[in-house]
Amino acid sequence: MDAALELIQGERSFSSISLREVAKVGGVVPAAFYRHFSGMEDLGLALVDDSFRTLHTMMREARSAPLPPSNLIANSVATFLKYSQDHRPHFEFIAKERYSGSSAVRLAIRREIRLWVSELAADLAPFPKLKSFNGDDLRMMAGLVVNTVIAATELILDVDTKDVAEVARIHRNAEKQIMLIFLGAAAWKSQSS
Amino acid sequence: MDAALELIQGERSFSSISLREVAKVGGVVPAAFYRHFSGMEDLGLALVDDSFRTLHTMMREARSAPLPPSNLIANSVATFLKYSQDHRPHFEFIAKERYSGSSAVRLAIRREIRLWVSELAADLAPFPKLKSFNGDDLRMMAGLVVNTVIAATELILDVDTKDVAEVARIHRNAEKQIMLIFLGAAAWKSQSS
DNA sequence: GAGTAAAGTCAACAAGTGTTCACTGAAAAA
DNA sequence: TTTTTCAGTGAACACTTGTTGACTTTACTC
Repeated sequence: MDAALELIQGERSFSSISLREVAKVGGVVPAAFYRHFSGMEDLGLALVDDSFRTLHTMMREARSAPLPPSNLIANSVATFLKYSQDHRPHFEFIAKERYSGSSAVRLAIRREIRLWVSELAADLAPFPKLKSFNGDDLRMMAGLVVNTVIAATELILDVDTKDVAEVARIHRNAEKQIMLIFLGAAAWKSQSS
Repeated sequence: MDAALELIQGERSFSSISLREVAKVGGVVPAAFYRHFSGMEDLGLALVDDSFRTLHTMMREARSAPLPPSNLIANSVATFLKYSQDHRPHFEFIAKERYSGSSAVRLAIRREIRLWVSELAADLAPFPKLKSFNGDDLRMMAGLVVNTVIAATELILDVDTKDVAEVARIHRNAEKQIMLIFLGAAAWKSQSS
């Protein structure tokens, strides 16, 4: 699995790497690959699991060490983007395979993202300003936030790590976008609460 | 180019199709491919151009036949999603290669999306409620809208065309998200106007 | 320490890969 | 009408691809 993630870094995408390449980087003969996975798709699904485990670990940590309510948005965005840079391979894999992988992998990712959205919606529900939201609308808003964060992540992953100025620009932009969303949420009225 | 788009439909992604496959579907011997493109990357860049030409055509049409101001958002979203379904191959190509293609293709797509964001920002500028926005913030907001629309498009492309209920769900969700964004925009204050 | 299960090796397979070369036929320009 | 350009052909090249079967080595259990 590490070998696959290593091959993904930079130019290549998972769908374009071969079983033999993975085996070679893993320091193993191609036939040995089959002792662990039934084929590349199987490996892909394992990587989806692994990557989202990383994400859920992050969210669990975030909940157990709550941020100060002041600048909560800015701090959350910063925490997330930092985390995605520290676990670059996993996030790069998700970003690349979200739309272009095999349908099995794609659907697995989509399912996990839906879960993530629900999780975030549940975290958001207690906020006073979001009292008037029904479940659907809460997920709608959470989906917007998740989309925004993912988009920013994907942009950052493509920037040279040394280019701190560009990273900061993307960072600030995402922060503003999420603030805009919360501003909109404060003015929102759900149809049926 | 049509052959490549055809091969992309469904499971495969551009990075995983071969020059020989494209040639075969195009009804031509592999060597003939080189009379038109220097290699697959060259073809990819040509497809980026072609796909965004489609998009700009849509936006030009939209401007020349303006929608009624009432339900403007709902109508715009509907127009866009309809268009993306009618020109499915182009939009599917962009969705798939946005994050997983070669860096040349990826950068070309990103450049075009930035252009699109600027274009939308310019279209948005005259709105009374957006008076207080400076250029950067206008692009920030336009970026949010574009992201949301793209995300919805990508979701729809993965749904069976027959499944109208699911398409409608995605559609309604995107509509709400964009309304939320505009609600937030109405309450936004730029730092320096 | 013997026996078993997991992980790895080697060799072979048919098929597919990008790219090149010298060549042919048709259309366009001179 | 001759010449030049353009698009397409067929064959060959050296490789890489996924997958298999029969063996060997390593690690763990009784």
